[in-house]
Amino acid sequence: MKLDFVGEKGFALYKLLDLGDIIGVKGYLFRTRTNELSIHVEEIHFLAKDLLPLPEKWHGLQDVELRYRQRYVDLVMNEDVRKVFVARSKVVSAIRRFLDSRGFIEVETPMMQPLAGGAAARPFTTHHNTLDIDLYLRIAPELYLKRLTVGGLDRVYEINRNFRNEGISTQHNPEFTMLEFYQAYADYRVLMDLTEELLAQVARDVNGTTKTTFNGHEIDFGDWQRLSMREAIIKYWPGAAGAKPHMSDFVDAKTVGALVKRLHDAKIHNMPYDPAEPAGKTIAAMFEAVAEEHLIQPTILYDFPVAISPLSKNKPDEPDWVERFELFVGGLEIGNAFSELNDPEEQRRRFEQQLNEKERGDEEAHAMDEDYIRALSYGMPPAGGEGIGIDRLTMLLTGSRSIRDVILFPLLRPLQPGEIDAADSEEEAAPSTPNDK
RNA sequence: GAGCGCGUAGCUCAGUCGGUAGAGCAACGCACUUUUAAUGCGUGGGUCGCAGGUUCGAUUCCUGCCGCGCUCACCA
Repeated sequence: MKLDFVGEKGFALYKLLDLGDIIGVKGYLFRTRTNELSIHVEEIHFLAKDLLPLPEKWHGLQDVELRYRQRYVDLVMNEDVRKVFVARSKVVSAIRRFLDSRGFIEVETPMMQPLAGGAAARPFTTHHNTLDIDLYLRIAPELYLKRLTVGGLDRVYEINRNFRNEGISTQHNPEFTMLEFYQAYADYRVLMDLTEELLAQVARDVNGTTKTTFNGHEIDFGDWQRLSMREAIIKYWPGAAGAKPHMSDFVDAKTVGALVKRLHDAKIHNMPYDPAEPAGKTIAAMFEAVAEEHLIQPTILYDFPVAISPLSKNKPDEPDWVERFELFVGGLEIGNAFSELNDPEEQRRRFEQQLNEKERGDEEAHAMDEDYIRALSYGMPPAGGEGIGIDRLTMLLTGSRSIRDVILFPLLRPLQPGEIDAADSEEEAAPSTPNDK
């Protein structure tokens, strides 16, 4: 920047610039004595003014609340944050590339649904005025995507938002992004192989390697273990609770109850237990209490109890169990898949069981969906379906410990805008009602 | 929803065993025409999250509230 080249006016402008202003320059590139790439400016144009002071350059913006509330400032100041969101974009494009190359087509199904189905979660409710009906923001696209396989769209996927009216944590945001895909004439074994390939490829596309570091652990998306839920309970059974269970301990409520008693007696896990609930529910809770935290390296956890899987196909040789698996990486649950139940009669019985659970007080039990049963009655091909949480996958691939670090605008409680201003003006405008309620 | 922690200048942070606050950077002004976070000199900037209580006096102690974080609960 030299007076001789930009003229009086340009130099005067230059002197008025502040940190954060946006300018355009014309000139040529050169290297300074210290070999720093620079621009020899011959013309300078003023493009935009930064009126609010930016945080200091050296420390950047570190206040987490401000980083989430004013993400634009976070992005300006912190290059690492920009890299995370670039990586997130690569995650999504890599998934699309992978699925597109295998003949899947991307579709869009309703976000507002008259019944919130396809998962077990409390929905958000909204209202359409003209039709005068309540609608739910979807908790999953599942039942609509499977209707498409009835219609002959054999390989479909959707990457979009789900909404669940539940708690917020480092692993939960009320709106989050899910990949769901369905492949006709495949079962959960096929999906296990496909999943391993998909996630290894995504990791390579994003980071150039299948390895990533998360929460102090090196994780290799190219190296998976497969464990059944019962095997996992056995493998991680705590020594304080006595000898490891056998497969025969999982057959009915009586033997499962005995296992729970051993855990409770050992006082090392406070797992919830309701003797009236189906044994399958208890077994799933036992898995969570005993084994889930140990699943750091990529794990396919397969074969789930039918009691917690209303949409999955039974195992042919074990009717109380279904062909279903979940993905655990870094201690996070990042995916859920199963051979889809395509028998309308069995599906009706499953919904009826869910209604019983609802009667027992389970708010998240699945609702009866008559149109879905009708769709199955037209013949749904056997299919495998899977959902993968994009936010959590991105957390793993970017080493982000909080889901808020991979969502551009995570949900925070809004500040009352102008709270102070309003208080001031109220005092001036209406000072006479101190005890008014 | 529960427990714990945090909230001081635009940012990053000190500090006050209770006597209304400081630094660095940023901003502004002047000088310098150059450095790769940080040139020099000077100046301005804070109802110490909000509201009560105790006290002669509260940013500091106590209570409540608000916001955020962590853990737990909840979360197929």
